[in-house]
Amino acid sequence: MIESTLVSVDVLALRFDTGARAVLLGISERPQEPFAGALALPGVLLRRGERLRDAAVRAAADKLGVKVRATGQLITFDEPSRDPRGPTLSVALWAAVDPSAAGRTWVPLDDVPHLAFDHDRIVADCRPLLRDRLWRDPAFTAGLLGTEFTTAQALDLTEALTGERPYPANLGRTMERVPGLRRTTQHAASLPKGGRPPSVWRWEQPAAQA
Amino acid sequence: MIESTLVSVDVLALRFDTGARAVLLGISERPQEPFAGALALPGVLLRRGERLRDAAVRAAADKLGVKVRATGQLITFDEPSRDPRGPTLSVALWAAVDPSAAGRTWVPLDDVPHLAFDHDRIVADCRPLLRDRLWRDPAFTAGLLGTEFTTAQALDLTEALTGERPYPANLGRTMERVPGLRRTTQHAASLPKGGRPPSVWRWEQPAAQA
DNA sequence: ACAAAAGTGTTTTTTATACACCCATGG
DNA sequence: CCATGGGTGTATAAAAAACACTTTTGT
Repeated sequence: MIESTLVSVDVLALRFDTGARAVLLGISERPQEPFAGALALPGVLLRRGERLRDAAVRAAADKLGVKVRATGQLITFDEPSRDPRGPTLSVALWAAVDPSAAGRTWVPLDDVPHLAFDHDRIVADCRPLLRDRLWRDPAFTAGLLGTEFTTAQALDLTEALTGERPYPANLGRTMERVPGLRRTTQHAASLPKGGRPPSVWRWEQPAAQA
Repeated sequence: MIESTLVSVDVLALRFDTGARAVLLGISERPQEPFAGALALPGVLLRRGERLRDAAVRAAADKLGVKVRATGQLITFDEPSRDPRGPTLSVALWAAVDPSAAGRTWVPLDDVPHLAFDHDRIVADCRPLLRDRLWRDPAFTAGLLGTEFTTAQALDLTEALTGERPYPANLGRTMERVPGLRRTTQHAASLPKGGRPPSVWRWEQPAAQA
């Protein structure tokens, strides 16, 4: 079976920074050739019998030192020349990671520096897919926001992913249509500048994977 | 690199039968173990350096004896036990094939018999994705309908994929919004029972791959 | 002339977006 | 009591679906 192509899993590790109101992408410096010292998406070679999700979790742990909350498939890249070591399939997965972990290098999703391999292309091709998953894919959305979040955070996340800040009223209606999501009677403490305290939303179950 | 997983490409080969007004799925009897004699999706092991599309074309040619018009990615299946020979990733692709070729076994997409491996699951999981591609993915739509087709065929194909027959008027407006698709001034000969002859539609360019 | 099927124009329904105004908090 | 921002209700716009009626063919 020496003639088969190798498979790598490359991860778009995402973290929602509530303070900066931005979605951050986790990247890491490559420790060895090829592209030693260059920045790249965290990726690992898929082990025999390993599931894609497990490989993504492993990549995030090894290369970023973070714990993954949820993952999902994006696209598979198959240009034979994408890895100088030889033909390697790359299955791109998104991974929502815990925002508490400090981790290594995090960059705004809309301002990613040049990356090794064909990772610039991977990020570019996957960017619109991530945007489409917000509010439509509960695992994705819950992974970024956590099990409990405020309307203010939802507004910020939506603006970060779509580029437009929705009207609070309309977003509230959108969220009420998301299966598994419930508005609670709680209210968060409001921001330093004052303003009405936003209500808290919560996911009912752990929200199944996509 | 002995510890890497193998990759197979499994193809949902689709053919639009204008006579039967149905979308047919190409399946083939497995010539050897495992599942010798059982029906399965045409699939091949991905060769080193081979592109997914090329592997899909090869699978369709080898197992079905048909020529492929267009292909596209669907999902990747990664259950380690899906192939009794050992862990094998399966990348599912759709392929639109020329309807003229007689080929081997063709079954209605909505009445697929039990298949080997996890191919029942692949068909079930991919079915809604195919439905979503109609009129949205020009390569997919053009692949099924050919470069020139009538409104009547468009109605039939839509009914076959979505389960509902649209109003001719509304489908016409939908088609006018599809990039690259133009209504010609030609009219096809009408059906035996009479009725107004439908107009002919044509794709401008060969319609790029998705 | 009649039945069948496509096409044109219009109405109705649904959904998404925008807005006006009220509410709750910090300064 | 004013600034700040979330929330409720409603208006407007855009998109989708449904319908009435005309056109073009075969019998």
